[in-house]
Amino acid sequence: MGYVLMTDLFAHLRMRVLDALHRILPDLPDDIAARVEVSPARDPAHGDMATNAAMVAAKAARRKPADLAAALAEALRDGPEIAEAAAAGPGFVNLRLRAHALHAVLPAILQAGTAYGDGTRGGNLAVNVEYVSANPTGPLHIGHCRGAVVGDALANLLAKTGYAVTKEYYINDAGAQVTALAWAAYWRYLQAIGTALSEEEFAAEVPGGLQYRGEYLIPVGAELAAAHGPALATAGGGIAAPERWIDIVRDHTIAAMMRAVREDLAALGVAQDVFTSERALVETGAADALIERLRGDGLIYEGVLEPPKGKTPDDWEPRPQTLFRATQFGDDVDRPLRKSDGSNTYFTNDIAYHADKIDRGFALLIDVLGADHGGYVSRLKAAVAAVSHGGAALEAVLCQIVHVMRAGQPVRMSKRAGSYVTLRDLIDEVGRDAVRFTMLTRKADAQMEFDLDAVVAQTRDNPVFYVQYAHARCRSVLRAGAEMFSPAATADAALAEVPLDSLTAEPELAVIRRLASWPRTVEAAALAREPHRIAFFLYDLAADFHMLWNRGKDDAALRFLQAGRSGETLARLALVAATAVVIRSGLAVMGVAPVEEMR
RNA sequence: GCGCCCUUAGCUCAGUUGGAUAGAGCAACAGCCUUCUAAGCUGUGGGUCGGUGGUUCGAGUCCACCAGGGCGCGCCA
Repeated sequence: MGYVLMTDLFAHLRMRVLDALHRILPDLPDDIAARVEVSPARDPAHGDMATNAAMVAAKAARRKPADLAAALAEALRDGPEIAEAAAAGPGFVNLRLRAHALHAVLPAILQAGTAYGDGTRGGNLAVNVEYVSANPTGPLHIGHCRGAVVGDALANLLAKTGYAVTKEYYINDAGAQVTALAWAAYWRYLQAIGTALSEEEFAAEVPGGLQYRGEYLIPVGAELAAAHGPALATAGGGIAAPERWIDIVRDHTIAAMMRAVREDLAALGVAQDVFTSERALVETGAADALIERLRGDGLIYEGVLEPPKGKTPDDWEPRPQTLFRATQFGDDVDRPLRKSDGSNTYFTNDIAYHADKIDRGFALLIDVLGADHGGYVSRLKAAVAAVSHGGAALEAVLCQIVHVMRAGQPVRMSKRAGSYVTLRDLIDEVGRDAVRFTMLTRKADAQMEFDLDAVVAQTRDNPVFYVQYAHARCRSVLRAGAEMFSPAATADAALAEVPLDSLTAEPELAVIRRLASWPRTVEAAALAREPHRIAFFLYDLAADFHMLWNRGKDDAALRFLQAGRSGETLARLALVAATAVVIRSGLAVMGVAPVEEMR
């Protein structure tokens, strides 16, 4: 067929605009040209697209925006894709495209499949996206869920934009918390072998108290009992001699918790490529080596910090500490690297971890964190700058808290009360796809209400349903089309070859324009690190499609399938098939499975 | 006290990185099923974009200050 396929219609027209602009202004500086955009027309009455080129170039050209716009419109008129170009408003040039240029979007989509929208903007840059990274001290809960979904979708999005992405999980398996976990597991072990102690009697013996009382450790205790019998409680062991059993119990428990974490993540459809252990960084000496490396660079000193102004902790006392010169890299204060017992702070090991990522060749590190870690970001950026000598960048994506609601009432999330919403509970209740989609219906740094009733509602105000319904309708039409013709004649590859001249109705063109803007949406979302934009795009596309569908309710001649008019029908099927492809493509970024039919 | 994030229609939220008359859904009202799925669609009303200044051709978007909300602030992770 005679369609010139292009992977991004907007990028293509931007080239046309720049060509025309350079003919008018041969000396246009590159930095001005870089600001030229071709974007969808806000109002269809303006045409298909608009460019700001005249306005951004006006100053450098010493010409009035409106005059330059008129000249640019003249230069663009009657181009191969452009039917009409007109100056408008303060200096926009509105473009109306020839029908074949818009139509060409469909075969491009049908040939590329879900690769349509893939970009090269990332330039194959090695990016590490770290997310979830929960302590292995219990099952994942809903607080981890948002980070898991946002991180996973962001990684998919960056990969689609041409970055070489590694998905990573940092296991916080060092420090006091996993020791407390080991004590808690030891209690379950004592129960499994039949202890005479009560829980409170045991808790009184635990340094720092018995912290993790959830039932999820009961199986771990049973496993330890099966593997070791009473040996961990006798033979010189027991509560008074934790050094005899603590390593065994801790290792076993962490392994069990991480197994559970991976299962929970798998249930959510998340599977990181790399899991890095904090303990391993400590035990292999990587963390100590890192400190020496920074000391060699003169970035570590022994000093005393000022107490925070206005809010001095009760137990504050000046104390010499091992400090990292974070202030040299833009942080507010230098940061301690050693606790008073001589062990590393969390930050120290985290520097070593980020140094490890840099050493593995990543130029861009993205950490998806809870918003309560917001105050931690500046020191981490300082550390990355110091360790990489400015060669690597760290970005943080902060996820705000999720309030779980049921029937308009908040669901409490307290570990102690036992009404703790685990990730698994959430998935079991509303389904993995609804969880993932819904988590992406808000900007990550905005608080979100997750209404358990709303996300399973089958109405327009539930985007999960609304988008899935649009896809199901596409598939329904295509199944009916395959009956009318044949599966081969209605396959995407065959539909990519059909003439499309009959697609002239405004609602049809609206869908095509939306499909044409998919690549730029992907790129913009990736550059902004905002995967939620994909969800909003799909919602808009679904709305365009439902509108088109309903036209057939008013006028039977406007339905997709027209007996006896195979040319028109095939053209419409191409539009439907392309819509389905882009919905699938967007859902794939979000990690959501498309449905073939609604039940 | 300091730092970061947030404030857009009655409610929940978008706003294409500074573009034209600020948009959706819900709620309210009025319409559309002999049908490729009405689980949908169409229309109407609803706004000093928290406030005040500033930057420029142009500000919801950038800057300064103020008000309100959230998070954080040495040896937790």
